[in-house]
Amino acid sequence: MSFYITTPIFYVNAQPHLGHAYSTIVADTISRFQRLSGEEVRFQTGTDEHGDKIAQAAAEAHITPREYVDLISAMFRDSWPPLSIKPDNFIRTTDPEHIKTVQAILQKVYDQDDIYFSEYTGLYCQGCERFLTEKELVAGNCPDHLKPPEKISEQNYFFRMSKYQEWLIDHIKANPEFISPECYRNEVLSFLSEPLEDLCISRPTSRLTWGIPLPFDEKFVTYVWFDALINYLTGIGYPDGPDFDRFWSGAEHIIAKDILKPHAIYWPTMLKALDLPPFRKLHVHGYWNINDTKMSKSIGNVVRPGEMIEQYGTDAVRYFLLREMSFGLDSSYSADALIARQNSDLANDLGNLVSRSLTMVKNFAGSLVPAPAPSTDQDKELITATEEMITEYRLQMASFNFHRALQAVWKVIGLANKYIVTTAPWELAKDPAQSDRLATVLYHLLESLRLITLTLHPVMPGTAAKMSAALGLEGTPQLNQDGKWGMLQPGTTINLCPSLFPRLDKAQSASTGQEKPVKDKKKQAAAPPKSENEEKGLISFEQFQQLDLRVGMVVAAEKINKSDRLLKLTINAPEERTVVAGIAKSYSPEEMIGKQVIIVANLKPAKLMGVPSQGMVLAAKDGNRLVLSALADIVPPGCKVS
RNA sequence: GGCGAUGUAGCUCAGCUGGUUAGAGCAUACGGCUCAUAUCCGUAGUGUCCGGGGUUCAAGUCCCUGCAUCGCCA
Repeated sequence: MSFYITTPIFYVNAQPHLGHAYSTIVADTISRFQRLSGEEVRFQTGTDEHGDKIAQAAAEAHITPREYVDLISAMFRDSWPPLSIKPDNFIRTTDPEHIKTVQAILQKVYDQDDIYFSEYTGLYCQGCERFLTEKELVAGNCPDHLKPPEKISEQNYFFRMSKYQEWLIDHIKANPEFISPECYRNEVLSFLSEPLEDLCISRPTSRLTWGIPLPFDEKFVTYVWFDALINYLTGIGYPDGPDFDRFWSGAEHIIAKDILKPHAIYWPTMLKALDLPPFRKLHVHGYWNINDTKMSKSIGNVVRPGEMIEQYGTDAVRYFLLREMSFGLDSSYSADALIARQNSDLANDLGNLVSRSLTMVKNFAGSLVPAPAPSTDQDKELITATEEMITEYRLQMASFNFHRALQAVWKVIGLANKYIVTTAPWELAKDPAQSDRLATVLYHLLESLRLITLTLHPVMPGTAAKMSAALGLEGTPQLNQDGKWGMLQPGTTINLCPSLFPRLDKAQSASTGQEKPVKDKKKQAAAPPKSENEEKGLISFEQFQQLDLRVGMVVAAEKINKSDRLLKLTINAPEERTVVAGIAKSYSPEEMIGKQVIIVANLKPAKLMGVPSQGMVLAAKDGNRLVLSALADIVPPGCKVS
């Protein structure tokens, strides 16, 4: 059986954040788990790149929509490898193949009369990119954008979604696992208990040009869902790609709860209209709150995957996200919670277990897997528990209950630690008559460690690889073959491995969210109060205002001949200017392209190595390393920094 | 306003179709070990199971009602 897992394609109007990372980590974990279980897997993610908002954002940045989406799409693509996420395909809705297929599908559905032309009058909000109902208005204004919507009358194309409503209700009722967790299935059924309206699928080109043209009417482009959802098909070669049928029969989608309706209602009816079988399952997860507060740009508490990795490491982040959230429910991220997991689960329980076990094998068994004598009752308890762990793990992983799967693994990690204390190998080692018993104990310990390692591959690939290397395991692990007790070969050489996880200090490490300012305040408070010298080294606000600090986007970069330090950058701010920056030792020209940096725009022009420079790029200096100043979100080039 | 979910130890949660003294992890206190990342093991707790009614021999578990929080819909 094949397995095709997808994340949503992410809309390129914002940079990747924790929520995107979570969906994608789940998809990566499940794809690794399915591969570990011997399934053929295809894992796809990507970006959704059409629409008003994109066209506007590009205009504000004084670049073309194409340049804009290239830029943000690349940010998504580049976010995943550092998280050990390996998709098989990264699809973009601006890919020519995708566009071609979307048009073919539109034509087909139109030809069979499931798309019709009709007029619609309503209150349209530019900010929302949609029509609002009277009841949604607050004092005549859009509740989100606080502006009155325009009353417009528009002709558009509609998809006969209502035609497939009864079929969809029957399908959901007949397939309890079609939408999970159950609360979302109920939500969908509840919504379907009312008559469904047909779905508006177009926008006139007078209002929106950044979209896929309708093949049967060039005055319109397709709107959102008939473009975006179809990525799941185009990504595996619909209609006549050789692998399409095989993968489509195993299609499972992962989404966050905000896009439940399009995936649970629009998408199956679209597939029905195309005469394709529905996807197999839809897995819906909740939101990550930040320190118990909704994550939002306006609050300014958006967590970036890159920051998390930098502070805690890839595997700790993956473990935390999968262990902390019950799939489907909302959960809360905080530095304290992550550090608590890192210290107790990863460093104390797992890391220390690995460390003490390997050290004992080195000291008491010459770094070789010893040959065991028959198991005692005490040993058998460990064996049984470990076998139960594998069963439970498979069950829970397959049903997306990652936190429970990990609980099951940690139960055995706890038992192994206890086993060490009760068998006390260091005592056995003192008595030559006990050498058989010592060998048996160490074997049981290593064997349970091997099975623990096996389960960790999908969740913490790096850690599992280190543990495998330490245990002298080779080849591609397979749950079916390797998931049994007694596979570890006596005589195998064991290697010590460096500490898997450091212990973190809560007070010191917290630098996300609101905690950093607190730290800074403390520093300030601790500094001795300055008196008369206070004036020294301080500048007035007026002096500060003389600086023209701006956001610039790097559009081109190249090395300067004969200099190992200087890069010649072409920066859009928003006018194009050349800036020479001494960052070549820390940044390559390639990685500079597309970056947003803060520049001093009114610096007196100067020539460096013969190249005229108009301004300078701000960067932090850490020894020899330079780290560029960055912004927490994409803004139009030329924005003033103050 | 309609529908639905949730409310259990300081914190995060588990408790399936009602049945012995209500559980786990973290945090706290005390004791033990020394192979280990000052780690590990053991012991100890504390709970008007949201409030109020009811059904039952028996309810955290079922019913009614109130409160609080959340979600979807209007």
